[in-house]
Amino acid sequence: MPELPEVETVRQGLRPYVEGARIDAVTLRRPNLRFAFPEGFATALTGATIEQVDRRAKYLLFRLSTGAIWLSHLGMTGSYRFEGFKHKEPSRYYEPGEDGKHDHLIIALIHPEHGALTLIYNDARRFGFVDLFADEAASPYLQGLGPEPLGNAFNAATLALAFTGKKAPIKAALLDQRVVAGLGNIYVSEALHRAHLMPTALAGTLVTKRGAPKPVLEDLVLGVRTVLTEAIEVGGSTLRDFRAADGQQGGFQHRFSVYDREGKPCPTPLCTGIVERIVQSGRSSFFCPVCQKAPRA
DNA sequence: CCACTAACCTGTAGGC
DNA sequence: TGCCTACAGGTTAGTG
Repeated sequence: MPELPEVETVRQGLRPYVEGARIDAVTLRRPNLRFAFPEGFATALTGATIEQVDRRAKYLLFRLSTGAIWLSHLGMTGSYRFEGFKHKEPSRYYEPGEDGKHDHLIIALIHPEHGALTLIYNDARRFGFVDLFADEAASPYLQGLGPEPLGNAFNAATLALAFTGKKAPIKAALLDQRVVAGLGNIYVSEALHRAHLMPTALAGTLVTKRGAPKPVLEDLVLGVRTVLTEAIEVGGSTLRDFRAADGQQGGFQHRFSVYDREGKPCPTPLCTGIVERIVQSGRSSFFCPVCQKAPRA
């Protein structure tokens, strides 16, 4: 489900209720998500106060008063929600019923202003996972990640460096979290459309023989930044089940130019193209064959 | 090191 | 209605 804009939307929804809250109890309702819960995970969280919720790429980072960092990745279908706002007594925290079979992690919180409430992690496919670290440098998941696409380190020069000599299609290169961290299948298709670049163009063809960025790389950087920024502004994209922690659906799905729009007209002004769908490395790519081009090598 | 595929797991949409 | 297939927002392990 979640690419960078969705994870950022989740973070913003969590912050008011989670930051400053003390973790009163933790229940793991199964031994694993994608991976086993780390040894002592529940014990380490219990009693700690969540001081801050940050995001790096598609990871949520809960900074605890103990100094430890609780890391959470939502996979394809992971989501957080709150229950039990009305309950004052910790003993009356939410317990999943029949329809809560994918509620895997239950976290009872006491917030100084909001009182007792329950944070629930739900994940039907269980591609998500959590981990616990002493500090960011100690997390293998955060090693080797490329720059944040909305940060200064993501620019035509750093992209050129990553693309030089690369034979992979630009679609695959942008999905590679070592190149840029946070893009997924939706926003790569959308950014390439904005930059008028074919997803099949080879990454190496966007760089000159001398290793300098071709002008189209500037368009690509701008396309990535603007599509992510606009998506965050409207709360991400809700395809089937994505919700922010407060239950709100995203709105960016109404603004897709090409993603999931096979057979529909290209929205580029004056363009007469019809959106096509192809499969690259096992995943759908959507593009306009008229206004998106592949540069010559 | 690079590039590609299969695998992980469940739910849903569409065709018949 | 039911059955079957294809596909879904991500990452990792394995192969060549």
